[in-house]
Amino acid sequence: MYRTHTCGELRITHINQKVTLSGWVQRLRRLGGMTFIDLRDRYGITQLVLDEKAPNELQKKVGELGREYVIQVDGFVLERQSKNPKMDTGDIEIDLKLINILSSSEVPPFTIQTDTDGGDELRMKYRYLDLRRDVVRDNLILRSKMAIIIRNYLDGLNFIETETPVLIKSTPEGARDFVVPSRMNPGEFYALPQSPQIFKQLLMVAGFDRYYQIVKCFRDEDLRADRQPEFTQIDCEMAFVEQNDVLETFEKLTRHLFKEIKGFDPGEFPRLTYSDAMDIYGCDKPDTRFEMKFSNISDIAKGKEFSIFNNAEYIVAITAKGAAEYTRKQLDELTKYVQRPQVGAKGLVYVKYNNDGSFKSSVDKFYDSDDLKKWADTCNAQPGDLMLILSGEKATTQNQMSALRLEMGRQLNLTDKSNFKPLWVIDFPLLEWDEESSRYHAMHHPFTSPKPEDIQLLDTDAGTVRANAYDLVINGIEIGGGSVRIFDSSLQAKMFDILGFTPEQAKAQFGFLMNAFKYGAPPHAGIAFGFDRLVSLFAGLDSIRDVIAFPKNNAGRDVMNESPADISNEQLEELCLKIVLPEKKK
RNA sequence: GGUGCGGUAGUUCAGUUGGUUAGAAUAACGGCCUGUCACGCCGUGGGUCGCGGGUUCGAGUCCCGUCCGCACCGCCA
Repeated sequence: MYRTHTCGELRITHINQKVTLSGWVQRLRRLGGMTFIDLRDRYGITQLVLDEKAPNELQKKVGELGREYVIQVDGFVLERQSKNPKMDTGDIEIDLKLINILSSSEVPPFTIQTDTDGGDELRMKYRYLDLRRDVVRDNLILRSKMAIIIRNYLDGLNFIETETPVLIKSTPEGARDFVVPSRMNPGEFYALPQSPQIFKQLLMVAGFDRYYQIVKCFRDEDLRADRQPEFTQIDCEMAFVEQNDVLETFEKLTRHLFKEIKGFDPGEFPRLTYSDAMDIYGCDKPDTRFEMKFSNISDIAKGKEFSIFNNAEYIVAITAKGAAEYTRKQLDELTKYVQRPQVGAKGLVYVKYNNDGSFKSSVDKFYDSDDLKKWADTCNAQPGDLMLILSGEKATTQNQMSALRLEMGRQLNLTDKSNFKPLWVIDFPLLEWDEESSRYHAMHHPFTSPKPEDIQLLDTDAGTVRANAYDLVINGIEIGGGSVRIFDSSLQAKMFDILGFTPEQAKAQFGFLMNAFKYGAPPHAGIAFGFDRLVSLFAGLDSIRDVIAFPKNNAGRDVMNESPADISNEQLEELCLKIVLPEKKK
């Protein structure tokens, strides 16, 4: 028997018991006559002790040990002479009687501690060592717990977890597909699903009524801290429901998770239309932990000699509470921030509303204090506040101001990670005009239902049609999104037409779904949560990599196993594939 | 495809205006130490300054190219 107890469970009540423990050597403290060993497993750390009266053979064995050796020990539980209140097992130690080295270890490339000395790159290359660290392990334990809570909750609501295929058909809409060549069908390819969208809709046609799946999805697009090429969704669909049923069901699930994991109820989630979100925050996934709402000052800021404002389509201000103390240097830094290519503003106008009621601005040449007081009133600015103003083309400026707002939120410490502000963003536009291909794209996906009152606009003014589509946003992170689906084959055909599909193309791509709708499709709607993002949010992390056991790096590579990699000529031949690299890559 | 930051000892980093033999901490190794728990003290070893080229009497430092990592923009229905 390798162990009678784990390294995390022995307490003062176990005194004088003979126990066997197994684990990794966390640390050795040799004090000359006596040696302390911290023995670690996933449950905790237990101190082993050996004094100079121990037999020579045992002393010799302990002398051989190094960090990360795997050992099995026998001994008696003793009450410590000097207890350590910082450790769960700090009242006891094991008086070593027998030690068995199960596995030796080379010196690890970084320390296996909460605060490791290893950098990200090294940790990823030796991910199996990184996963030994309590912080990383705890993230994955949290992930496992959340998955179980979600399964139990949805199971309790009669949802059926159904697996859908991973080898499917490539579709032209949306993200790039990962493709898989078919050996048995030379020259043909499967695609990996970007989401099980069509299959879950077919399950509704099949009468499953309530479906969910915690499922891997794949998108061949560039990575970010919150984007991996393979990621996990909590994918859900319900029949005979309206938008509000879906929102209520999954708001309850989310609140249940908060209660179970975080121990509090965030309350009812506000609902904000896409249009309002853009006007107030310039962003469809606003961080509502802090206000700093947009004020449109286009009307009151024009008409003076300042041509930049006069020529601007849109002039927008935010008010940073208590930031009138910002120094010239800080304001220059902010200007530099908005001028970075990633943000792309030409310049930044500031107005300090000083504590004595006076104003100091970068446009004092053009505006007197009466003008600036009007701005301050429109912006609800008080003495002591700082107004920051951007102008230009509307959509671009909203985007830039949204970036500046988030930066100010960070600078003023308004983005506390233990504060959670969820909201629903609803009434997204159905379509999005794409300049490049000069046609409409589906903003969500082609199966999304227009709002019934907007359907008449499809023929006349399709760009203004709103969809029954919704996102769950928490702290500025898009946690989930979904929509009410089209279940009428003629409306679906019309959508494909608007999206630029010929009837033949639509039939070739989605014929089986259109066919299915001919045999009695129920009204249905659904939602999908980004599980990795939800876990990293709950864990207070910025990157979803930290909640994925074996993540990919920035370039989509697994630096541990060095994938992707070449395949053999035999494999290529069998698949009837030939590699032709572009000139640059050779 | 683009922008920014970074790459120096096993690891995390410092390295001034271009100037003698590239440092610190930590880890490793050896010695001393009976109550440590980030043990302590003494000592030892450890470097292709990512790689290639250039400028210079002289390059870790300046220039060009390139590779790698991270963050972001584009992209992500």
